[in-house]
Amino acid sequence: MGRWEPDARERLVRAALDLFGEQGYENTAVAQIAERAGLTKSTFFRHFRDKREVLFGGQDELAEVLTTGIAEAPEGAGPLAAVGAALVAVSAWFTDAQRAYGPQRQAVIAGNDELRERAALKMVGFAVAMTDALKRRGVAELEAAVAAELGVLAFQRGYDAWLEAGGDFGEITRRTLRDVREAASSLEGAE
Amino acid sequence: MGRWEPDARERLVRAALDLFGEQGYENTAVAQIAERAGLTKSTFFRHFRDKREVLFGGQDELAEVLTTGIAEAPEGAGPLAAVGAALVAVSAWFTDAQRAYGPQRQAVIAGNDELRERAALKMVGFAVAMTDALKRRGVAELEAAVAAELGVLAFQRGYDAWLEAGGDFGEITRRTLRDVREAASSLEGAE
DNA sequence: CATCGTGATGGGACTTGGTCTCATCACGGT
DNA sequence: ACCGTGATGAGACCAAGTCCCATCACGATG
Repeated sequence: MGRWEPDARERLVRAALDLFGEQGYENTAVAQIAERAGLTKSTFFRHFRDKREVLFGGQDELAEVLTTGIAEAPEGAGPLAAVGAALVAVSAWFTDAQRAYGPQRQAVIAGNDELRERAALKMVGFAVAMTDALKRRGVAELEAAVAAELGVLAFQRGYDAWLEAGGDFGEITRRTLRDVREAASSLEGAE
Repeated sequence: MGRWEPDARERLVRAALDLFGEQGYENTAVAQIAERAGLTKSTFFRHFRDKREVLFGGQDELAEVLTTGIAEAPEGAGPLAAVGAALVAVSAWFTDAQRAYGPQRQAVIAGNDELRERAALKMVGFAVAMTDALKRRGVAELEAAVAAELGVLAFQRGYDAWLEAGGDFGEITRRTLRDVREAASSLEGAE
């Protein structure tokens, strides 16, 4: 029973999200998540490296999409334009289904240190991925790092705005990236 | 015996650093660290929230120093100048003793995922602290976030350079912050 | 139709991080 | 000599995460 039913991974994610919402992240044991999904602890850890990762599934693929998005940006595009292209390329990943669970997910993450820590690591991962991709385009290292960091900032703000209001993720992040760029240039003047 | 000898916390840090270097972070149990320090597991967890934290001691105070450094920057100073002042204010923290253990510490952190995760969280903590401090100075939120992020970038690069070459931490980060700012402004032109 | 290989699962032993509680000891002050 | 305080020791306890092996469903093959 339960065995061989499809979408084990997805079932685990839903069970985890529900339980975290009901009792909080810390009061939920992995065995409990697995049980609600009709599986066992062993199987849980076969699908996710650790308990935290169940909330960050697919985020590693996302880094790859960012990488190829930058690599395939038009030749003449500057670093920030390439970052913008990557943010647009990633918008296919953010479906309505994603958006439905977004707020619940965000609330759980915000309420727990371990999870905020994992989120921070993911963002660093994005920044590193974009930095490397930019360097492979011939961008100097420091410029690449700065552009990537601003890109992550735009990504985060865009994601929040997208959760709030919906719409096209690419279009939204294009706006937030422009805002970030303007904020950066206003800093120069203030010196 | 062992009991009531001074500097328990420091002894734990040294024991941990040594053992991590000898056997790696993952192959070292907390009980073993405590034993080498002449203490017990209980005492270890009284001094550090978890096993990772033994490598990040005092980093929370550092965030506070950054905060006050920004708050006490000259009135007319722009956001980036305030960040620069904070980086200088923090240089008292980086003594030669700190620098002696720096490379060993960095190597251990680089070789383990959990530790890189914790390091990422600390950097986010710095960014948040500086962002908040800048907002309290009347800087708009987005400008504050961008300035803080650039400040963290400069901090990281400055720290690496300081470990490598030594010298005055404040002076070094002042240079890296200038480089970061120039890189940012060169991005504008490339659009 | 029987067999076999493969891949996903179940199950349980085991280590270790981390929490909690209570007893114990050193020190300073009275 | 007594007492209060604060840091430590000791051990029970829970859950995360690892490991190993048995088990089962499915598709391919003969």
